[in-house]
Amino acid sequence: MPEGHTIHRLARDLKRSLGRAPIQVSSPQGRVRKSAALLDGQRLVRTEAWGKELFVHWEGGELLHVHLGLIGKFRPSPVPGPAPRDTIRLRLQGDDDVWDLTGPMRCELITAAERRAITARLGADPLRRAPDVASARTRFLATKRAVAAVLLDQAIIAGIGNVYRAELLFRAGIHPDVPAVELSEADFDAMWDDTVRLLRLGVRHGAIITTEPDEVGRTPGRMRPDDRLYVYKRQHCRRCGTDIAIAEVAGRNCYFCPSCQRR
DNA sequence: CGATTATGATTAA
DNA sequence: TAATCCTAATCGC
Repeated sequence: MPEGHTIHRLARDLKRSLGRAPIQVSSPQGRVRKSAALLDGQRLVRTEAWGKELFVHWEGGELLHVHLGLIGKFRPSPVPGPAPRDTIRLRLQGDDDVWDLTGPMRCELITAAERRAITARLGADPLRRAPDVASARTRFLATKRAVAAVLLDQAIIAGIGNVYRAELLFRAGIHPDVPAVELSEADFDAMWDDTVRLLRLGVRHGAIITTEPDEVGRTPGRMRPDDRLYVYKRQHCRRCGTDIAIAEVAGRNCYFCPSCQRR
């Protein structure tokens, strides 16, 4: 599930669910036992998402960094939650809800300096308050790398993943292999605006939805999964029916419509 | 029931 | 580029 929208939604939901009551923190798996013990009984002060990075601030000043990676999940359930399994790296238990973290790429306590180092490496986050769009635009348009590779570069735009990249390129009518340098500023600005819109929609629905309601004839919440995307992992283009093609860009499959997205 | 795959990213070669 | 990390659903035999 984890592209930028997932992490921003998670930050919001964790704060809302765990509030300001003392939290029971444990590591059923044992791998972060020490960190868990340090946080156990503390209140959660603030949660923050930056691209695909999640930061949880605790009242004692501790800072928890979580990156879900490809397979990580942070699942809520009502207290007392499921029986602890040894795949649960971290468990946060509040008054009402239990949140179980499994399979994260990172789960660690970090210092303020380490947090700064992480965020300093990230580009503009379309879901944050004041992203530096001008800087992202300049860097995006300066490289000869394929546009599909640049979209995944978290140092330029932070939060886009493999699904949004394919869908954004489709909506822009741009072939994945086009060098970013060949795009215009207007091309970039249109794609940026679209990214902001789609990621916000993703946060709202807790799912990636890139098709237009008028094109699908249903409200997003009632959409069948098959109606939510144009090209990603589809057999046929949702708009024109052409067989979907795959370009491997930046080591990952980029689905596209060879008819709607010409070179 | 083992193999494959996945909305990610770093490190080594 | 390839290998690596981590989990769980799905697929093929």
